[in-house]
Amino acid sequence: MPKPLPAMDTSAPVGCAPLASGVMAADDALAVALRLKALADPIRVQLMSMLLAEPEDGVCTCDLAPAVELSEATVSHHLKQLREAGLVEGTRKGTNVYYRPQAEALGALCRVIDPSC
Amino acid sequence: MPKPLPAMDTSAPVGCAPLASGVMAADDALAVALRLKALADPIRVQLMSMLLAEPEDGVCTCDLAPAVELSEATVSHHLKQLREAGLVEGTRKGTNVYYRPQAEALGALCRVIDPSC
DNA sequence: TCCACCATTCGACGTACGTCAAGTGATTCC
DNA sequence: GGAATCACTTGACGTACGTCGAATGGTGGA
Repeated sequence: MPKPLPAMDTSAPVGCAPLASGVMAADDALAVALRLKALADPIRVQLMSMLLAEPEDGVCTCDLAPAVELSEATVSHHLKQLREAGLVEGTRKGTNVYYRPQAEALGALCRVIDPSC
Repeated sequence: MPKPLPAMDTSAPVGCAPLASGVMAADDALAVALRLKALADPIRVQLMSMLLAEPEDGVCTCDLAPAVELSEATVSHHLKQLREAGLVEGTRKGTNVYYRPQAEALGALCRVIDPSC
């Protein structure tokens, strides 16, 4: 039977030992995999690159949606994935919500998977 | 309609500009996402850490399967994903196939997603 | 207050994914 | 050649995922 992936809080930057420092426990592997999964979609990679281009002000959903040629509902869904993984943060200003990248979370993820970093 | 992800060759290390260096084109985003997806599973993260613990000799399927408590068929499937993403390489020695991690591919992926590396 | 706009959630759809049992290859040893 | 062992492929199953239209929430301006 297919194993339903357990849920866990991924809002803080991942904090386990690097992949290369020994055999990883199942729950650490889950923590890493959930964050990778949040980024493992071409649209979300593109969204992330757009946010990284405006790290100060952020970008709102209504500007992101036409840029990736998807409905706002779909973009909102993708942003939710990234938000729950702690990779972006959204703050409301008036009617708009501006999303900014969380470089620390991205860096922490990277330090776990890179054998030489 | 759901977008069927286009296929592409991911056997070589990813070679595009970092995420943070500007808005990423759709095909570059796909190249990154496909490699991330290959690693975005707790079992595959665990397998990768086991391989990184034996980078010289490699580990064979029959040793990996009991370690993650899955059938050899399933482990073989996961290893195929990692192999097609260029993250591991398998070489046959007798009846066994020994898998070794491809640190360069892992490092290249990391350099693309890390804003500070 | 009411309307317009942006964002999110909900319901539904087709596809992709993880898993296993069973079958097929490949290699070694007798 | 035959048997044993390891690896991979195939077919099937349930679940999770990406997408959209429509409905719901918030916010600000007439």
